[in-house]
Amino acid sequence: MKIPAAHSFDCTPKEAILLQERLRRQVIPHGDPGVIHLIAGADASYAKGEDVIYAAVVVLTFPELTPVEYAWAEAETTFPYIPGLLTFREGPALLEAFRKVQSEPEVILFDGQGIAHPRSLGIASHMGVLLDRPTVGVAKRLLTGTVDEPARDRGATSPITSRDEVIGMAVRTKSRVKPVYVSVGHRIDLKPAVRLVLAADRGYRLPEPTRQAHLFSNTVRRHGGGSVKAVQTTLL
DNA sequence: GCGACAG
DNA sequence: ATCTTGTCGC
Repeated sequence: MKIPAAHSFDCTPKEAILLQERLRRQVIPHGDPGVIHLIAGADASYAKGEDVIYAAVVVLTFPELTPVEYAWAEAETTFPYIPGLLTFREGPALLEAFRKVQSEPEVILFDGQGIAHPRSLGIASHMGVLLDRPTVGVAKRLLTGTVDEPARDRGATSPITSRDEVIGMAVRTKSRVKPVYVSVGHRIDLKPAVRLVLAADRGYRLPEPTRQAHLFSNTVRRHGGGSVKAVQTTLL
């Protein structure tokens, strides 16, 4: 993937918030990716006390959801985890991983919020603007907004609202299991975003793209990059 | 001032 | 997010 040059992430929390309020204007919360052939999932992991972030991107065919590419990168960070500023901790590593992706996925799913964020710039939206591609946020917990419990069956949804506006959708990807919180990242409408998350799910709570990215980032972190070739051979 | 608070 | 074994429930 050809990644446009990004702004600096070397800043203080206060500066980060100012940057978010400036970048939020570049988010395009509408669109439809059209026919999708490749879909990607991105996630990051790290060891408890350390400041090394392991980012992973897994590209899978759609709608088969067969993994066809694994990319990863590790990057040092000094930015702490602060609710609302997640991108400043995981973003740099994720961008490095994306630069290594050879294929061209038409849409990317992130582990976290899109516009369902205090400043409408969750990690999916922020990365979407920097990558200039359609993105969707799939979070396991709510950061902001209110929502009612969706019905218990798979496919049930319930709108996430904030300030009397719908900012996302709670989606039950698996019957009787906690829902995931979907919100628009960039260049996509909520409707197709929700449709995509359900179509990319294979019986687990998390859709395959982010689920695979999560598993892969942990594999790289624990077994090291030296064993990745063997891992990829096994997975592919 | 108090509580909430993605990963 | 991560630290960790077994264990209760569908």
